[in-house]
Amino acid sequence: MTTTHPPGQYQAQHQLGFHETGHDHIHCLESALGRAGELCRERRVRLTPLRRRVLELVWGGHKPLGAYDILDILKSERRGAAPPTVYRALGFLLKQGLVHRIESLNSFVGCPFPDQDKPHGGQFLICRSCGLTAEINDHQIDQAIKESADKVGFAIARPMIEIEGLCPRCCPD
Amino acid sequence: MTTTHPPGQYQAQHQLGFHETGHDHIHCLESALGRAGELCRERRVRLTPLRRRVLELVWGGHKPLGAYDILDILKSERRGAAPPTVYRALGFLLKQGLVHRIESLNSFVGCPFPDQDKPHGGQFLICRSCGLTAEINDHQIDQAIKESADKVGFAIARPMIEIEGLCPRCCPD
DNA sequence: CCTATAATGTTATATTGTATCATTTTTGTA
DNA sequence: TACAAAAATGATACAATATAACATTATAGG
Repeated sequence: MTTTHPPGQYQAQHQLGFHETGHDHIHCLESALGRAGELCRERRVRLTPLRRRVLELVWGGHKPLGAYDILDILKSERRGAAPPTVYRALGFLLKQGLVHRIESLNSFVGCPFPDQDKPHGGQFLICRSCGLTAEINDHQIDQAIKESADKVGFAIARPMIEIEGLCPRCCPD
Repeated sequence: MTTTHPPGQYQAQHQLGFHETGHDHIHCLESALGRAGELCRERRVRLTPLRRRVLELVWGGHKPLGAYDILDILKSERRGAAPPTVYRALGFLLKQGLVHRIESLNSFVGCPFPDQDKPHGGQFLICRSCGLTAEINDHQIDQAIKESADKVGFAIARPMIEIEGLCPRCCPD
């Protein structure tokens, strides 16, 4: 399915901010899966069918999904799916930077920027009404955090920013 | 114990950044408890012995403490302490802004700035080596986040910043 | 083909957090 | 003081999230 795509074609297809109501999610999803395949091939790691399926489920929408939500779906597809099935796949995907964990929700969401290998926990805008989540990657925020950390002699390893609020669709005007 | 203190004397005794090895923690703790008492009196809410004790435990150090760690201590002090005992006390303290929840650690830490009623999840520098945690309150960071959110039409309700890294004592030079 | 390694299956259990209802304590008021 | 309403706590059960440990299967490389 993805074997005929030339490498690189999946890059830079993300968009910043929130996705619009009618955005082409099928393309969005295939693009993410395709890029994930490329990256794993480059890195000589194995995006197995199970891992790929979990990634696909996480990318089912732009809303964080709980491990047990994923498990419920897997259980209906393969016999013997259990918590470790999901957590191991998620562990792999997290390590490869293909998904992020939203700490404040105990949930997981696909990463639209899997290429950069910066050790960041990510910057997320999370709608408390509809759950829609946007990953931003704001250098100004990074910079402000860096300066603040420097002031007290703190060495940043993993900045994690999760902003709860209302997305444009849920917050009229 | 705190009844003879004139109001206001507990204000502005926090320090920014990380506490030094030999900082006067007894004073630090008493100051926090005293200010908590004042605030609760002003707000006409009840800092009961149980709640006060939980606050004291959370303030036992500048490291986030898990609910079940608190519970273990309570169980050795009062008969019949159970999870709800701790979670209800923590719920009260969180609501009053006297403690914060560190989402990435499922743990709780005392808030050094309980006066400001901004709806913020807090900005934390968390040492991955020793666990020491500093709450910062950087306006530059707030500002950068605000600007970034505005760009995509997102209305911030509760910004949450948890930066994992190494504190000055664990990160030589 | 064979072996070492990686991935997955399977079962059990640990950790974190809530729901629910009974009881006690406190507050406001007559 | 006495009493009713509200708040707080006690007590039991359970839900939700995550990991440990060991067996089995699949894959890569020689």
